[in-house]
Amino acid sequence: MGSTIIDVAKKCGYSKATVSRAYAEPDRVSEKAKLKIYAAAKSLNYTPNAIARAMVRQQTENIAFIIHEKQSPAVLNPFYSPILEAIMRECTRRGYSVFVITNQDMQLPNGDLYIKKQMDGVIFAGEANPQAIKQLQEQNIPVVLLNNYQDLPNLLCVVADHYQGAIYAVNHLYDRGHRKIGLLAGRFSPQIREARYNGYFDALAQHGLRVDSRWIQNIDPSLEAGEEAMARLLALPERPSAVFCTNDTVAAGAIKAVLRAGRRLPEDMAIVGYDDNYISRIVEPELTTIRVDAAKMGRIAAQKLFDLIARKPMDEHIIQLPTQLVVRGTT
Amino acid sequence: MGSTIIDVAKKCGYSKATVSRAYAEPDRVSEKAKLKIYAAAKSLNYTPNAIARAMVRQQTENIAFIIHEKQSPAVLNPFYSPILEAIMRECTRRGYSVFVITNQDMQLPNGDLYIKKQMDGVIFAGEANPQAIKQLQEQNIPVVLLNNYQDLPNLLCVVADHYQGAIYAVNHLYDRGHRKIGLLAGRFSPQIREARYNGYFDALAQHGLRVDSRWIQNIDPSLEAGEEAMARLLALPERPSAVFCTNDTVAAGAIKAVLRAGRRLPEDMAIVGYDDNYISRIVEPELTTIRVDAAKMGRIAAQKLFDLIARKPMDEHIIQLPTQLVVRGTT
DNA sequence: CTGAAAGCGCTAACAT
DNA sequence: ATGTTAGCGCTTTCAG
Repeated sequence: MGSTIIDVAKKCGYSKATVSRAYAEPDRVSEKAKLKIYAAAKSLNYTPNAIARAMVRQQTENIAFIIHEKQSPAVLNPFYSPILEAIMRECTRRGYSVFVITNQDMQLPNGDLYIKKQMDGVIFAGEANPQAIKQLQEQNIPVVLLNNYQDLPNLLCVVADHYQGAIYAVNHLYDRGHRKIGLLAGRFSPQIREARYNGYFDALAQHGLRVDSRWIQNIDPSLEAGEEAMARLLALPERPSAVFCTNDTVAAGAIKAVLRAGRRLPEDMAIVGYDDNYISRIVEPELTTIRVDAAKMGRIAAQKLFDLIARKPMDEHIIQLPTQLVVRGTT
Repeated sequence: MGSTIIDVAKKCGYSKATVSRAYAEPDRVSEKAKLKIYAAAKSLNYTPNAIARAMVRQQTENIAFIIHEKQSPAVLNPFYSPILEAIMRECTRRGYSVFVITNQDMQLPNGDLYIKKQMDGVIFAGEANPQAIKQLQEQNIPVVLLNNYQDLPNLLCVVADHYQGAIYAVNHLYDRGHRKIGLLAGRFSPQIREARYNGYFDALAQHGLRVDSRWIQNIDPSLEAGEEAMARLLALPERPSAVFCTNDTVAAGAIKAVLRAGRRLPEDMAIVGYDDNYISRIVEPELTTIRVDAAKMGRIAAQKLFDLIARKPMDEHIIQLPTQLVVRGTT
């Protein structure tokens, strides 16, 4: 197959060690040697073998981005795309590569979890099996949990302030004069759902608004579910004048239902989404939504993971990013 | 750090070899031995080291999905998401994992391309540097090109019939009575752009329709560019009654422009998109578009790559998938 | 069914 | 600046 470091060494007259250094620590090798080595390598079509290197260095320069199956069918949905992108950028900068894995891609015939590939660190996106986290950590593989929180020792969580985000949403609707505010709540992980729920309830309470359970729908966080749910709301004898959707996809579905019912946005129905991913710009009118700085979440998760990989002490267990109201056309 | 196969062997009284077999070829080990081995492994928190395994087997069980930078900012844009997903599914099934890499993540200090990580095969998505392909192939690493075509020896390309797709689009518009048909052409790779261009021109010619260069806009394949281009078209003294957009994102932008101009879809302006990714369902009215079976493209690319990895002979150099018209609300 | 031993290709002391 | 050497953890003949 490919040639090895020995072939190159023979060809150029230097030793294995020097050839190795020419790639790993170019500064420690004379210009003359490097020239000869690179030339020999080129003629032999040699390329350092990352596996062998990882073997001896006990370090792969790979990390894994593990995303939960439930996010399917869009493994990389609009929310996680920019996150992955930011993570990849951080990794590339450090010479790392990233595995994208589905949480179930880690099984062993005997039923155990299997850390199938060797990686220096792991980022779990959204849902994460505590078992898996524990196993990883027992192997001394640092773990960062992104957009989710679990109170586990040695686990760093990077989240957004979804409670506050929900409050912003409701407050904004209130400021616009709405007093009947519904909720289209996607079935996310408990923490996220709860935070947004609580924000919604607390904000209503704060304004002395009543909670009408018929205006609250727990649905799949999908376009179709959002559309159906809004259709149901529209059919109610007494319907809300505004709805807070717990993600942009659901909001897009809701918009469709409103438009299809021949009603106007925001006059007949105001809508606030959540995430501010690119769906919010696709819809017309554009979506008022709560921005979560996904790129920043990804970047921080990656940076913190690298700190952990470098065995820096963990100074905090949870990093919470602020959210922000973005007003556009649906309110 | 983690314990090794030797630790397990010592603990359970069997040899390294048997422990190894208990994981790699369970059938060749007695039940009794397996029980003891797994128990010992569990107590020692042992997990096979994939790197060491890859080293001796000369096989990593990894493939790389390489996507061109230009696709940024959305590394995983709506078109490639389902493709990656399908690829991951095929890989998981075979115990493979996938690296997601950006085409520039493969450099060496000396400027050469560097096959940074060891992988058994590579799928290039969209644009691909022929240099890189050649280097990979010289290392005996099979390559599949997805959604692009290059006439290189030993290169398998999986593409969709974009020429025909463009023809479907124009024909459909013609059937709907349109005689003034514009084109919003995204700047994709030459092959793809050309195919869709040619389809558009040939279809027009076939119907004896005239080509008005002012109705043809070459733009970035982005939402904003689509919107601006449509706005320009709308401002023309003599404007087209329908427009073919070479992807759904551009079409979504075009829709926004039409709606914002207070015009109706499809009465005042008909629009056909391209790809049929999930954007086409988000917009309202939903987008008439040309479906490319992205999941199938991904699946086939992966399957063929595995054939190549298994050193099966390559029976064809190009696999072309059909496209299909999907009629929805914008025409 | 199990064991002994020889590497896979590279890096990292330790020398020179 | 360069060379020597001892493994990294595992699989795989080859024996038994």
